[in-house]
Amino acid sequence: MNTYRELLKQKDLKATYQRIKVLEFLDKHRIHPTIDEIYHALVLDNPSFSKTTVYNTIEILREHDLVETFIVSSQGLCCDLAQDFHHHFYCEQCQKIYDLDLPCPYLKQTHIQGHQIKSISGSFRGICQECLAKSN
Amino acid sequence: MNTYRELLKQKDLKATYQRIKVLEFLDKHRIHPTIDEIYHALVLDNPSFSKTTVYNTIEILREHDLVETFIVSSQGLCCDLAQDFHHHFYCEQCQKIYDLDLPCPYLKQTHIQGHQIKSISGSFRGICQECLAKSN
DNA sequence: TTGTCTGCAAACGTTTTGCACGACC
DNA sequence: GGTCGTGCAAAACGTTTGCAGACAA
Repeated sequence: MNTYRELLKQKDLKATYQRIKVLEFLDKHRIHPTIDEIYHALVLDNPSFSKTTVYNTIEILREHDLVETFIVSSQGLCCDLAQDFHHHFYCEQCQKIYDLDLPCPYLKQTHIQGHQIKSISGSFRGICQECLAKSN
Repeated sequence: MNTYRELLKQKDLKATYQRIKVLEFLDKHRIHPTIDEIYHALVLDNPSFSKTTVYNTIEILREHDLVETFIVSSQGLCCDLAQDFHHHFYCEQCQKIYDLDLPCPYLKQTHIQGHQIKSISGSFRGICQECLAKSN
């Protein structure tokens, strides 16, 4: 709890109950949740929690590099605590998203073919190990 | 025009005026347009062209591997004629999308960390060469 | 002719907006 | 106490659906 409070203060953000709860949820459930999933989890503890606040909070945390977001076509916007670069793998069967620690040859490059690079994203789709095992 | 008709016949798809026009637009304007951009371009020639048809057409062309789609967070769904694997670069300033021909170390791998890979996508964001030049 | 595709209108789900109240510092 | 964040309701937006008529084969 104090960690999340400090994380927010380091970024000069007010440490509101809602922001702390969103950070805590992302930290304790590394499942790349959608806005909706975050909302439904947090509204259980606090019935007045609003989805608008989740949108606002994710946006401000993203602007301050505490959170990263990406879009998965069938899921919509997915949220993740900011961490070292990694690839994503999306299972078309169980729809879970896995982090993949793979080297990326372009991470250190500031420019590619004349363009200035600010961020990189790499993702894979397919059937995950667990689902492959089940279908045998 | 005949090329697009043949392309469709090869996939056992009816060669309708609308499908030919969508294919032609994607072929002649390699700009990774959104559904909306395709619609607004084609409705000029044929005022009864409908956005629903663009959605339907892109979906059926995608299912038959004639078209690929990907999502850019600020643009939504972008469409492209299917072609060899390449990366995408999105310019945050002019919002254009560039194709990048870069090697990908994972293209030939059928499995990664136990997961079966069906498709790969890699994309970059930043400021394009053209915009960099303008701001100097 | 037959089955499929198109185009319209309405429905749907997600995200954004405007604003009054409430909470953090 | 002043400022910023929250939560509600409504609006906006992109996408999907259902269906009657049109078109390709």
